[in-house]
Amino acid sequence: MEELKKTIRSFTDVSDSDMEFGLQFFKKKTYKKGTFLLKPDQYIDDFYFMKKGCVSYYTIDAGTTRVMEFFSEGYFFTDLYAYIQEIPSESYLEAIEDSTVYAISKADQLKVFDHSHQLERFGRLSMQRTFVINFQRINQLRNLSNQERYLQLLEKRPSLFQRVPQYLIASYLGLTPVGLSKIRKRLSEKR
Amino acid sequence: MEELKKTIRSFTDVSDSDMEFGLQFFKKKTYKKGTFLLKPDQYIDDFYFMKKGCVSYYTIDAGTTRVMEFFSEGYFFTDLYAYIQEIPSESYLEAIEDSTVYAISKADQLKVFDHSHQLERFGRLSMQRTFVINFQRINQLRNLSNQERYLQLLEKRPSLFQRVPQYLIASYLGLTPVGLSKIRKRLSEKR
DNA sequence: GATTCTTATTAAACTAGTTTAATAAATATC
DNA sequence: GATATTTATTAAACTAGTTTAATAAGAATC
Repeated sequence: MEELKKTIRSFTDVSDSDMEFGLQFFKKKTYKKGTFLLKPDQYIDDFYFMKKGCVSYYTIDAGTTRVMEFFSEGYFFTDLYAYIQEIPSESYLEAIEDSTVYAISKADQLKVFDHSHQLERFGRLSMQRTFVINFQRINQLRNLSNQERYLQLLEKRPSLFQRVPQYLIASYLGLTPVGLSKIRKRLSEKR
Repeated sequence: MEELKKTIRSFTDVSDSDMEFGLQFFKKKTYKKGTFLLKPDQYIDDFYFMKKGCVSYYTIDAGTTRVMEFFSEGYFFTDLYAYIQEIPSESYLEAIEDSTVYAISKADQLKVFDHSHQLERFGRLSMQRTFVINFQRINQLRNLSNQERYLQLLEKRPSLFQRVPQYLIASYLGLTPVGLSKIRKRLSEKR
């Protein structure tokens, strides 16, 4: 659990005893490619840390798959929207590669936050981090063209293009596969 | 400061003594219509609660105004992106009506969170609330047409349309004034 | 190695926006 | 109350995407 410990401490100082107290509640889980951590109408009780692999977070909306995020190594993740509000999920969390995660239940997480002010602060700061990422996402959606967002993804997460089929990347970018193909053609003709 | 107290307690229990400790740091400030709480390149040190009025949160990008949010009564707000990261702002916070806010400095807020675990929890939970709102925003941007987002705004915040000129609402929706006008025409012809 | 299945590209017709410019309507100012 | 200014609408030409359908390319299976 060294990666997990290190990632927590990248947010804020946590004493060894508080860290030990917190980590005891995380359970290692593995998912084969194509299996689901979560499906629509289920309640989500776990908060995850991705050790190895990749999970696609998506909805199916009138037959259309809409990928919201790909969670790969080092990501904290869950269906945060359903998790926070304690409502049934509308989404899928599907392992699109064989994946190993550490999971902590909501009740255990609350125990940890009650027990440790430092870890509650970690919770607040990791929410802040999520805020920053979502804020950038909103600005990209509002201010950039699809082509610009494609190029930015290519730059920021190049490994995704090795790991994930193009039609899922198109969905993540809010495009049809045809639309993404056109953009790629346009770009290849330019140079 | 009754509204502020009530709004904090809508998130989590806070004892009277912690609440009193926290509230002492909030200062009442007033801004005339057309004045600025923040301009680009400034650092933002305050976290605000809107008591009365309306503030527009926007950037100007190559001459184009892009409204990100309108903060009206009952909102907690700041340029959260710059505030969290302690980087110079790229945005304006402009009073588009005469406005009264309560402000707490970042140093004072940290004092409050250090002093009170309950108020730190309020901090975490209000970040969570912000997450939920931003998540919905992202999904609206990804999954709804401009027309649908216009109709949704009309339904959720009808008073904005009385208070704010249409070209700013167009900007908030990510449209040109011409585009919004077309949508309105299309809708009025339908019925 | 041929066949099947999945994924990616291309073409054609269409759509909801854009820009620019002109005009109309509403608001503020003298 | 006339004039100037700001805000909203309309028109025309354009653009970046959509959908549907056909085809091509790549990967998996027998």
